[in-house]
Amino acid sequence: MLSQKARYALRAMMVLAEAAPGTPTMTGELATRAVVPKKFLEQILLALKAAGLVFSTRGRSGGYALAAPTDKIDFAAIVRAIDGPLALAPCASRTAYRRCDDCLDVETCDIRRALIEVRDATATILEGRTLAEALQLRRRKIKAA
Amino acid sequence: MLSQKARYALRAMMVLAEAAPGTPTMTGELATRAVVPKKFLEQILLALKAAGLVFSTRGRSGGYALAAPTDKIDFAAIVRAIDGPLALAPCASRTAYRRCDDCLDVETCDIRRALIEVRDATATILEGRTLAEALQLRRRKIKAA
DNA sequence: TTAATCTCTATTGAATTGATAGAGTTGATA
DNA sequence: TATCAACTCTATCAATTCAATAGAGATTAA
Repeated sequence: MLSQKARYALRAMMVLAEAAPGTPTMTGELATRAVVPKKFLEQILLALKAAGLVFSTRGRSGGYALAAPTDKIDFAAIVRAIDGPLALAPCASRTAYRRCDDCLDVETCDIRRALIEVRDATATILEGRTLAEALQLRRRKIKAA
Repeated sequence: MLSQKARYALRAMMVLAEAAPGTPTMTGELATRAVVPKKFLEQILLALKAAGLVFSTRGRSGGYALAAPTDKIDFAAIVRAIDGPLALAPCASRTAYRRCDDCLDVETCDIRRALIEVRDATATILEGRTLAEALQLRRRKIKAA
């Protein structure tokens, strides 16, 4: 399961994606629009910033904005920034591979093989789903209704 | 990520899969062979039993054995028995659907759509990977070496 | 009857999660 | 240049989960 924090992050990024590129949205407004506790959102935004997904403008009339066009930011990057690797085990991660503490033999591990397949499938889906695409799908859905 | 408990469970089930069908393996031996703390393994086996994946024989010369042929037990069932739904959010689960506490609109949720794709891909892979198949792959690998 | 086994519940310590608090820094603007 | 609204950072908190251990009880083959 994703953490609550990661789901908040996804929602907040979707809200930022709706804003005009480059124009900052302040944390307070973002918290309201994404329905996230403000002080908690601050921490989330700091993490997203550390991951290079957003940038901030300090001082009065400051706020946060996406660090890249909406078609360059995908769900996978957001989830990784908050919850870490997508894989179901450290040994199945490609972005953060680590031998499991109690792994007996990495090469012949039957479980690992399956977990790698899962992580690849997950990554393909989440890396293919950008903010731009998600926005577009939503607009199409609203139009159809 | 899977819990340590789930990874222990997968290992233990693989060991049980190697045993002759119907003949019980006692917890102590299983703990040694799967390299899992014995008392912790007991809890895991109880959960697997509650899920109907193994059955137990009590008393002297008792133990645990698979409740079905190795080709009828897949990784998905084992993971679900220990860690719960495969999905990344309650609202993306098919076996245990539940609306997210703070979900705004289930129908138009852009995030949910992606998470459902992930859960379907994950389920397809893990439901397709049975104990029998995993054993067979391992034997092939050992032969090749 | 006994000893070996599973069964069940409780407890523990550490880590994580979700959230709040507050002092500090920055910078546009009046 | 003073001010105030914004971001920044670290600490703290309660609740929960995780990983593991402990021990008393029930069951059954020998």
